[in-house]
Amino acid sequence: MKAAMAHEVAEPTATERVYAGVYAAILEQRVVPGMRLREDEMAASFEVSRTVIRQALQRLAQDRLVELQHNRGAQIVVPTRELVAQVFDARRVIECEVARRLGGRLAPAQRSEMHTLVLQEAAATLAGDRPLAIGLSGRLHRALALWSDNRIFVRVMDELLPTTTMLMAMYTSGQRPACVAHRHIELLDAFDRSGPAAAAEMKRHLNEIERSLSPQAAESAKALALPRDAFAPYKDRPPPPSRGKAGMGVRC
Amino acid sequence: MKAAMAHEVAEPTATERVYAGVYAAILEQRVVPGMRLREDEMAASFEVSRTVIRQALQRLAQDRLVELQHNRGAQIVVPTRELVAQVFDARRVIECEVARRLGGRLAPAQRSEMHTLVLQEAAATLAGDRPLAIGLSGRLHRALALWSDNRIFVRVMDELLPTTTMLMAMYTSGQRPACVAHRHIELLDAFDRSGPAAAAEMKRHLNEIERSLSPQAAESAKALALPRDAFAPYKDRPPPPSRGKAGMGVRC
DNA sequence: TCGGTGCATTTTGCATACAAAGGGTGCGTC
DNA sequence: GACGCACCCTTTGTATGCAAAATGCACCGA
Repeated sequence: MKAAMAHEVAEPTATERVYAGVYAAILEQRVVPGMRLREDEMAASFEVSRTVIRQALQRLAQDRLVELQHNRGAQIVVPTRELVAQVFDARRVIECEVARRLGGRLAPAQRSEMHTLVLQEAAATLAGDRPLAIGLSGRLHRALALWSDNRIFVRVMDELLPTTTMLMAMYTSGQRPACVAHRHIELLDAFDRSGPAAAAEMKRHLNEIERSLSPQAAESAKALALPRDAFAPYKDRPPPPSRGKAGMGVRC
Repeated sequence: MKAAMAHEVAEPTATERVYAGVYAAILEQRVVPGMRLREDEMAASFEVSRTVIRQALQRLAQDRLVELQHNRGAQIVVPTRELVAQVFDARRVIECEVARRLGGRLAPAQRSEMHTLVLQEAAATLAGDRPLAIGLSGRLHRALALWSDNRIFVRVMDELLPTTTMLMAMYTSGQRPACVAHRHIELLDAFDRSGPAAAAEMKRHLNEIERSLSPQAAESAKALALPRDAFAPYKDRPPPPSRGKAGMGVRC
């Protein structure tokens, strides 16, 4: 009964720590697309057995953050503009439908939760915490899927959001901040109106995010080796270095 | 270079055999929704280690064919009308969009492959091989997603089809055959016309399948024990008993 | 210099083991 | 007869080991 509300706060399993570590490394650009992830190196870095590494890689591959090539190991997914196009295409199909169903029908509690998330995201953006802002943005879109009363949509979003998050982190390498928070406010407004209005605004919103990504920032190095310190924070440095996480001077 | 075309024909891994074995057991109704799957029992049945069983259960849970409850093991998913509704709702959203994009635009090769699949499915239905017919039907729908040129749609279909397959097997327990093959021919016609026509026909088609499922056949036993011979074919009986697979007198 | 061969590295699949956690059951008590 | 507690069973998370397969590379010969 202690797991009733704890959910995540308890002690994460080693597998989760590795997953989160790699995820964070991607978001914070400590690893590069195409970089190879060797099992024993990671096992050494995280100080766990290869069993754990393999499970984590499996989950990462499931979320399409790394790619598993048979007998050739894992490497960070190298995003293509094609991937961006397809992900956002699919998200438009799903999320516009969700918006159409939800627009003008939000329960007060839902509306206020949406509002809270938008505010938190805006705050995170102002504070310059890009990973947090991106994460909150994802939670908002996921919450909408949840309220659509079709768990399949939630599943699809759960699959698409990690990739989207990765794309946003990779394609806007420090230069362009995540200036989409205030657009979420417009989204909130549209959801107060009607289904079609919400759908239209959702489409515009997704288009905007997509446009903010792809153009430049072509594929990086193809098969880089893993820098010795990519996951080092988990081995020898107690306080992880804030390499590019905060302090990027993000201001919208 | 031998793996170029082999793909699946080689020697399947033990994990795959277990996955396929459970999948087949579900399709052939040798296991009942809600039935518990205990690791060591399965390990004994399949004559593999629990490692393999766990991996297979993981994959089955990923495909939502079994449900993993923490510290309480795995059990066959017990389908609800709610699940049916949500799966087909989502499929309508996705597949109607796919149809809209593809209608009137099929390449000749695609059209002919579609035609072949429809014919094969009809043949399987006439032959009374329900599992095969259901599988071919799934392949058709998957092919359409593939041709939509968005791999995300394929991923979603890959997630939804196992569940759909399970539902079709479970909810039509012997009484009602899969009389939807000829409807696929109508689908083929619609795809020759236009996007909207294909989308409309797809919607009608999915509605038809959905309607053919849910009503009766409520949830079965809640937590049945695993019959000692559920997976026995893989242990002591060389030819698996054709219990309900063929010979159901399926004729449309 | 080019092409082929063989070795070393790495991953993969599988087995086994074991401590910890949690649920379920049965027993004892009231 | 009902309630509560303790024990047992199962699962879970993790580590370790090992053989087989495949890759990639280096070396060698033409």
